[in-house]
Amino acid sequence: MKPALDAIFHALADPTRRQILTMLLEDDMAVTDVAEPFDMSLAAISKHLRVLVHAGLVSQERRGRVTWCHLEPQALKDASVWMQGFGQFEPVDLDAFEAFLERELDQQ
Amino acid sequence: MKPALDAIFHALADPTRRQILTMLLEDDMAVTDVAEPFDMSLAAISKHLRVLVHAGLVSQERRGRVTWCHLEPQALKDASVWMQGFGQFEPVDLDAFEAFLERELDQQ
DNA sequence: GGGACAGGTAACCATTTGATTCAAAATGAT
DNA sequence: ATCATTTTGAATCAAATGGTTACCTGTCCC
Repeated sequence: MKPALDAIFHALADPTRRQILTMLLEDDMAVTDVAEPFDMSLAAISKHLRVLVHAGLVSQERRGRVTWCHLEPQALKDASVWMQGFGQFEPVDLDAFEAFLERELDQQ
Repeated sequence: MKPALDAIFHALADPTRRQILTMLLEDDMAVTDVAEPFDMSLAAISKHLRVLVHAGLVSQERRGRVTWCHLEPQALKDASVWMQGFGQFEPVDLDAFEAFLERELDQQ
């Protein structure tokens, strides 16, 4: 079943979860590696990941002991379409996006 | 101060608040009129509006007894930029947006 | 088999959310 | 001046969030 906008926006409303998504933008990661940069227990990160999986933003695949986390950007499309209906924004401003990521990471 | 992504996404994570935004897309509205279609107390809607104002998505202007609510779509831009960085989605798909609004309104 | 590593689950706690009802404040109308 | 309208605020309550620690289950390696 397709995740609802509720779940997607709720998942995005937390800075820890947004940072996880940003990290997964580069490459797939094991849960332990996702948790490493955070000053937070592994169990807490595991819960955050469950929220992201529930929203369809991340998929997980277990290989051996390791659970690999994979970004699913397609889940953002519904939300993106919904938001863009409210304004005529420029398509994709990559410079602005990079500036955002830097600002977000600086806040850590 | 510019509202944070936290506040914006949190505001969008509730179907009542999203419906309010959709209503304001057509025209400015008084608080009482915003509350009318909902099976919920006026005080509850007032709180939802406060969340939207806090996120910068809605502005309010008091004229006489009536507080008018006005959509501020520009506040979605930051969030939109953030999201679009995760995928190369088509710029603005108005057909998809209308289909969304209909689906959302059908759920009421 | 025994031990280390990866990850999830359970129980718990503090805080926040989302709703309620009732009272209060400000404005407009008569 | 009184009374109705519009909106917010306060007190209250149940449920959800976000974190913790402790335990449990697999899996890999020796």
